Amino acid sequence: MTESKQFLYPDKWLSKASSGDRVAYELRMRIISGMIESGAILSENKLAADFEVSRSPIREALKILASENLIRLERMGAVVIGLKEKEIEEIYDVRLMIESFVFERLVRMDTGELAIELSKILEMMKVAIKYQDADEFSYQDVLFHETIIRYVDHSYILMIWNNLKPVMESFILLSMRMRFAEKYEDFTRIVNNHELYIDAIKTKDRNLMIKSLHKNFDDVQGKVEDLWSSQQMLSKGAEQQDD
Amino acid sequence: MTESKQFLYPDKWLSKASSGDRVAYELRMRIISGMIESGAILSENKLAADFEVSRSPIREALKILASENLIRLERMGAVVIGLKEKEIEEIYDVRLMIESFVFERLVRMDTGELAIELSKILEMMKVAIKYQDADEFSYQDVLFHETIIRYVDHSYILMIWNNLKPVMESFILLSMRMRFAEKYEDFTRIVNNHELYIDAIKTKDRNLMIKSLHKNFDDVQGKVEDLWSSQQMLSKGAEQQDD
DNA sequence: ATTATAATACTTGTATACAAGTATACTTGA
DNA sequence: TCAAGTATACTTGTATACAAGTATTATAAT
Repeated sequence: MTESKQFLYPDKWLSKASSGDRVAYELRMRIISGMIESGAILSENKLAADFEVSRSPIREALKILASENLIRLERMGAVVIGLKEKEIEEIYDVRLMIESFVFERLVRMDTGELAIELSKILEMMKVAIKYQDADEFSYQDVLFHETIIRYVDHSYILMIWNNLKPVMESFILLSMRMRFAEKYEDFTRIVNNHELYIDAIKTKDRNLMIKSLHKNFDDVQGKVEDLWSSQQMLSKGAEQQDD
Repeated sequence: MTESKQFLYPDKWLSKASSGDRVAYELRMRIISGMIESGAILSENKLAADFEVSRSPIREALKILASENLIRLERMGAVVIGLKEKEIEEIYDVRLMIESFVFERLVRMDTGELAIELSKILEMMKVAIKYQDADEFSYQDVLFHETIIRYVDHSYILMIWNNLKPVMESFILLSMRMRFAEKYEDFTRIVNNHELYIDAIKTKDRNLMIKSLHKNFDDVQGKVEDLWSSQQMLSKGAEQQDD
């Protein structure tokens, strides 16, 4: 309990973030990791005391999390919804939906520059694997998909992505940290899959893209299980197991 | 100029809205209508003075509008993006995308109750037409599509809808007001099209649904033109035309 | 013991105050 | 007339204060 003030979200990613954003990032991680269990009720005043800030940034953070479907703002207190299996499947539904949409645009564009950019990011990912830097790997993984989405220059698709991204990012972060510790061999598969994606974009092969997306999704099934064990680790640490 | 304090958004829809929400609704209408031109810079202090509230609800409103892509929060001031042709097409891309997704779910569900509910809403729309109530018609029109989306119970699809809805609603409101005044005959076509949509859901006919969606989109092309004339009416009222 | 009423301790939403930083405008120097 | 530096008036982000409303708890009466 002496270490309970540690933050789950990487400090260095918050260099120029406002106090409200920091709280949102950290709360998001705690909710998705299961450290704050779904059903819990968050009070603005208590959070303000915990994070040692005023209610203004807390309110800001809660509004953000509500728009991401992680909490529900009610008359009295914010109810934690959290990420259960259903929600994770739904997020991947949406990812599949928007990335398919994006691909349809890509096949009508010159994707040369994009392929180069993606190759660069993939190299970064490989380096992150080599040095077992889970956070950096996650960052590049998210960036990979964001780069594809940004390339088609569609402000409302980007809007959806912006809403989804923080949850995705937190989820991937937690999942990757777990896998670096326990399932190191997974990463060759992930890299291969991203290479497949780049090939699909280069050759504008719709079927290959779909295949790659589905592989990515299958990969996620694993992520989900990892996250559950992560959640159990975090929340059941000091509890009884005999219910 | 004596009437400049009039609000564009229907009062009665704001019965239990907070001050911040009211400002967001009203600002949204002013931006979409073109009353506030794109490129304009909004200052929190000025807005607070204009709306006669403090900065707290203004900040809240600006955050909402930024998440809807109507403004861009920058270092100094919020820059109005607005709805130009590109944005409207993009919104309809997304609508097409999510309604297609929803339909794929619907074909695997019992849609009996939904069809009844939609028929009810359609009757309401007819009454609204009969009494030339543009606002009520718009409300039911938006409700029609929201009802379909809610029926599949997908929280992240609903999240996208929730982000899109206010902009859609404002856009439809403005467009319908214009058309009630000038293109009354349009409404039989709109009603027919919604009947087509209900049929598609009843018979689970994918092609019919697509057809109806596209008709709806064609309808919107008209709406766009209407909106432009509306914007010109509002913004060029006291200006010179010779630039 | 149970119900009704009253007091208290919460809750949210809004207003206001203040600090730190940035652009604008003005003054001063050449 | 133009450049450089300073002063002023803005900006945002955060803290704090306050009002109105709601749940909870305690007290009192039957």
